[in-house]
Amino acid sequence: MNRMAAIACHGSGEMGTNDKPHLCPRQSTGAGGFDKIEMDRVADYVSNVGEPATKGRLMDIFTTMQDERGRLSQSEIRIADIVLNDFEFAVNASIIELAGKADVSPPTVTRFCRRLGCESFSDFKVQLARTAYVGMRYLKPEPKSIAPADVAQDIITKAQNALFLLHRGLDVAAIERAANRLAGAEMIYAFGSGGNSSMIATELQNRLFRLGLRITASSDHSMQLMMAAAAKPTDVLIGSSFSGRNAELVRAFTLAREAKIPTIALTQSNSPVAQAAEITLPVDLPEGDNIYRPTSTRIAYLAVVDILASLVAYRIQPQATVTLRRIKQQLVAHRDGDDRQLLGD
Amino acid sequence: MNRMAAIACHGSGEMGTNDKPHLCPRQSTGAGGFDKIEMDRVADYVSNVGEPATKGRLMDIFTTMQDERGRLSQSEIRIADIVLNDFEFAVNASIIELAGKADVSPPTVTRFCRRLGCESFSDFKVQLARTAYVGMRYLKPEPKSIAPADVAQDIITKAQNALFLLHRGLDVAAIERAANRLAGAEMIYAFGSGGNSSMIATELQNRLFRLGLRITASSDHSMQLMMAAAAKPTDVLIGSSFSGRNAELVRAFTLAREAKIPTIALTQSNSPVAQAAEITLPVDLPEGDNIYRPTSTRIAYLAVVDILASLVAYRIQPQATVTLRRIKQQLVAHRDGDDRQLLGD
DNA sequence: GGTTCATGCAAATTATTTTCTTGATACGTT
DNA sequence: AACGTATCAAGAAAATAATTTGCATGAACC
Repeated sequence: MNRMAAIACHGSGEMGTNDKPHLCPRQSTGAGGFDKIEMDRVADYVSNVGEPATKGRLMDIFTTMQDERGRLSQSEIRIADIVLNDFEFAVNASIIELAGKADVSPPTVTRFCRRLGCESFSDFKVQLARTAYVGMRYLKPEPKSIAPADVAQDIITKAQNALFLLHRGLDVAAIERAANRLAGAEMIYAFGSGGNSSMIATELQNRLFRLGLRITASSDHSMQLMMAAAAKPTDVLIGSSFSGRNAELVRAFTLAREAKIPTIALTQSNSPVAQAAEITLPVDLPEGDNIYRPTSTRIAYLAVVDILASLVAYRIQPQATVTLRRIKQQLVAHRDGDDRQLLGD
Repeated sequence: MNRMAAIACHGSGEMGTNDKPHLCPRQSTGAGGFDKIEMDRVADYVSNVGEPATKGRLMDIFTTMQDERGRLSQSEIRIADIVLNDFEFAVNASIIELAGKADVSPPTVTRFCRRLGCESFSDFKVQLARTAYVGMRYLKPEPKSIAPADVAQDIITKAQNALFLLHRGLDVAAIERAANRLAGAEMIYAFGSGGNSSMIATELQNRLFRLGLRITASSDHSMQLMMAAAAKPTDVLIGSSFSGRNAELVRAFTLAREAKIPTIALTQSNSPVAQAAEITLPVDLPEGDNIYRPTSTRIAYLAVVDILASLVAYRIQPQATVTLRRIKQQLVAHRDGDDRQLLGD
């Protein structure tokens, strides 16, 4: 049997998602005939066994289930609901137990799994278990109790979940473009205001100056405007706004774009800030996470900064990286300081 | 049925880990007879099926496998190695395929699974898949390639993994004590130097001042010493050091302790800083994570701060919390500002 | 030389999938 | 409107495959 994608819901790399329109809700435009075509696809899939399915898989089982819901039959909806509600049961149950609980026959369960894009029932369970670790928790806005262990678990889970969602919604191409811009900039201005975004701006500075880039961070609206006005087209302006509604940042972006200065935004997609910037690195997390736990959102933003900084590093020193790491390792091993400065990372 | 703990590896809540000493390596002191006892335990487990497994399980399958390695037979080690190395294969393979690859018979695989505390082979696979999402990546220090998608995945995975490991090593009792101290402090001094730890100090200030606590953060060694000298026994000193070897911070802690001022350290356990502080909140991540990716470590520290701040919040306003959240929600809904200030969180 | 233990074989059990069939629903035709 | 046809869901039963158990063997270690 072949190896499958890290992100749940497998599929063959060759086929691409287009071959399974009804399985990939974002692309499906209408209901089509299932059975025979389905079988062919399964056959296709099976014949593609050698192919690693590492790429192209964006959906996890849960999302697929929710998105497919409308297209499932009554029995299948019952199965989906049981799985969704009592995930722990589903992951440990046999097909017979699950079928029993859903009041359907085992074959119906098998068909259900297939419809969701899984090869078999056990494949389904694996996908489920895999996503489950992080995928399904955001349903509960509150921790189970305020006992320390529960609070800790709640926070950790939400943070992991934020990362999971970030990854899923990540616009890799945009990040790549942003990294290219940054790597080629003569000077970088990093803007962000308020505890959250200013931390991101600082972090950007922290990460990028170590790569030898010229960068300054500012959380002061007036300074931001002045800097935007003073910047040149060979510079880059990068700004962060969690809400996407930082009017001052929008102004700075607008000003910069009028002067043909590249602008990059870390923010919610379709927000004013996003629209004002040339390149947007979208970070879209469900509201709940934002409101109650600023940290999980912040962690997602930090991860974006990290990705960005790593890509810039690779762009600046494409070959030297491995050597650089060795040097760093030595450096770190012989230092006792608290701040482990990283040269090329 | 009910939902279960985030941390992988199931087990019944009732039993507690003590009933399976050989499955929880930290407690196992020597090799013992396996088979019969094992069977009893499995039986126990099975009879406890209705029980939620929310607590008591600290180990994930991978750690168990690594820790048990010494006590496995030749064939079993072969199986373990295959699983450890080619986890993707293992998670998708049938028992026959796995047995084939390890050159053993299927029954041996079943026995192997049981020894690891799983009920059956498929239970093992579920545990595997479950932990896999986060648990197994730190073996690869480098991303698969420097293609943006791989870099992103690598970073996200490492961040999730850092959170996973943090959670596993978390000293909940210590955090609780720290939260109590902070909640009752007349004044709090938050210390940390270098890009990483100073961010944590700032973050602590950010989170705690909103709860109405008096707090100041400093990254200046001289100031830290002076503040430590000026503090009173009703105050609290909290400091962060990623390496645990920030000598200045050790000095500040020592000074404070001589004056009977409570001290809290966020740092590596058993480090000089940890030893100098009264309460240590240990953050122990494998070296690899620290050296190459500062962010994943930072994210773990941020999570600790988050947990701490939440616990303090609950301590300060035990009943008012729910109401407070409602107010917040209103506030947030009607604000357009970027910095979503949280009152009671 | 006996005990313990790992391990494979084969049988038994169990789980899963396939095939076949039925019944329901929707659609088009007369 | 009534009928026939196509489509599809879904279960029963059969077939297949996977997993586990019981037992026997042989190696290693007292």
